[in-house]
Amino acid sequence: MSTGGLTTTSYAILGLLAVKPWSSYELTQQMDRSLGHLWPRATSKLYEEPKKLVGAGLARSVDETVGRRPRTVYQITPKGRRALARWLDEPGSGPVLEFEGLLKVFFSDHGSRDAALASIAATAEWARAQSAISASVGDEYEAGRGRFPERQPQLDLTARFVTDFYAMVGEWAQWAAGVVREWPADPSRAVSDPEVGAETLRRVRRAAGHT
Amino acid sequence: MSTGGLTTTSYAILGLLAVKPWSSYELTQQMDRSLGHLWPRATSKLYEEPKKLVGAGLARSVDETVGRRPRTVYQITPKGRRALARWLDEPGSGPVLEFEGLLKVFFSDHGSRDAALASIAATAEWARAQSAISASVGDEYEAGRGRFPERQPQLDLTARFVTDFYAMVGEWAQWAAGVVREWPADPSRAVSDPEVGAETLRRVRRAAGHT
DNA sequence: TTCTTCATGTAATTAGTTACATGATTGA
DNA sequence: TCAATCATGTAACTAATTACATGAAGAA
Repeated sequence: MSTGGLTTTSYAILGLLAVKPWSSYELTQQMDRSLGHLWPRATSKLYEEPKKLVGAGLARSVDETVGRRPRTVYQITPKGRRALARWLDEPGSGPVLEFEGLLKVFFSDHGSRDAALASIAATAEWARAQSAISASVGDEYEAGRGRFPERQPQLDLTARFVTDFYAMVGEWAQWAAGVVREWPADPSRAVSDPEVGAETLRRVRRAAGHT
Repeated sequence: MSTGGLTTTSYAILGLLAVKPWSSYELTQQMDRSLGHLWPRATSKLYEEPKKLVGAGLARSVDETVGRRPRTVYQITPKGRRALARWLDEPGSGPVLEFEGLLKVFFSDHGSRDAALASIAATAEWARAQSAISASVGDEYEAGRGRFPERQPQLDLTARFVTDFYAMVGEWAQWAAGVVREWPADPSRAVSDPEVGAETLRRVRRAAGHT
């Protein structure tokens, strides 16, 4: 979804600038801490995108020096705040998921059971690691050392989403590992337990049952 | 993750060709039915990527006609099967999530409460719609009209992941809507309930608690 | 017969990543 | 003083999307 040359990534950066002014390097750190969990982007974008915002009049750049070293700090303009509010007024699009590890499970009948187990184990470890990162950020907030206490209501909502997501991934991986361990060495010879599909169908019907 | 000019998308197509030969158009339909839930790609990729596979000797193209109309069907080669098996032997990478709707909630203190509610409502509707699509595919399988019964064990695992994901998104949206409805019209004046953060922290600690 | 949808592609553009470069600061 | 890593960027490349084009089949 883009409007007038600005992409969602542009608005993600603009939103951060609405919180406070940042240098590009500080933005990369914020990416690691929070934004990257819902809108991951390469470091170089964080140097490139603020310039586009400046070009559009939505931000200003201020050259500073730290020690004898130059750096550029970006801050939002009033026009930028208006543009951000307009962007927020349109509902955002739904989650987009790309999951290579699951793709390998999906095609696991063309490989070995051990390969499938390895992919699932990697997923489990990924979920655990992400949860650990979230937990350490959460610990800081619990200890009152959170960066932006005035934004706590917004953080509450987003943190709950990402932690629930990581938990769900981890639980799936535990379950899937148990299933695949019972497969024969050649997964194309595996037999499906009808109860699995039945339970999945119950769950999805419940989720589709509206409101 | 790529190897020798082939991308994950290349292998995703190659995996489908390992199941049976397809034309590009048939691949687009399969994208809608299954693969697109975990590895979404634009239609044009499905016309472009098989040609790369042919160029690499991993697939062959067969020109057919339907009525008086030409079409190209792609099928995997033995070399393609070996390449697929090698790819499957490496664990895949973890899920990558991009979620613009959540981004707007994250920055909702710079907009209106109603805008935040609209974004959350759109997310709830998205989750319901995705679940409904999954349910209808599930119904077909339950009725024994599933396309590839021999791949049921693999479908069991992937279907469970995506349906649980949609359910989790829907439950989050329901919960978040309830929270935001209690906010004042200006979300920057909202007050955080400490219990929310505490509960999130409990959940994430449980998920991080290893194995 | 006309309109719509199905089906098959190609071309142009772009958003994003990977790789590279380099000076400053800090600690051993 | 040497190495590591912190910090700040640029350049080259590419994977992917969007937009376009077009003929065939089926419905009204």
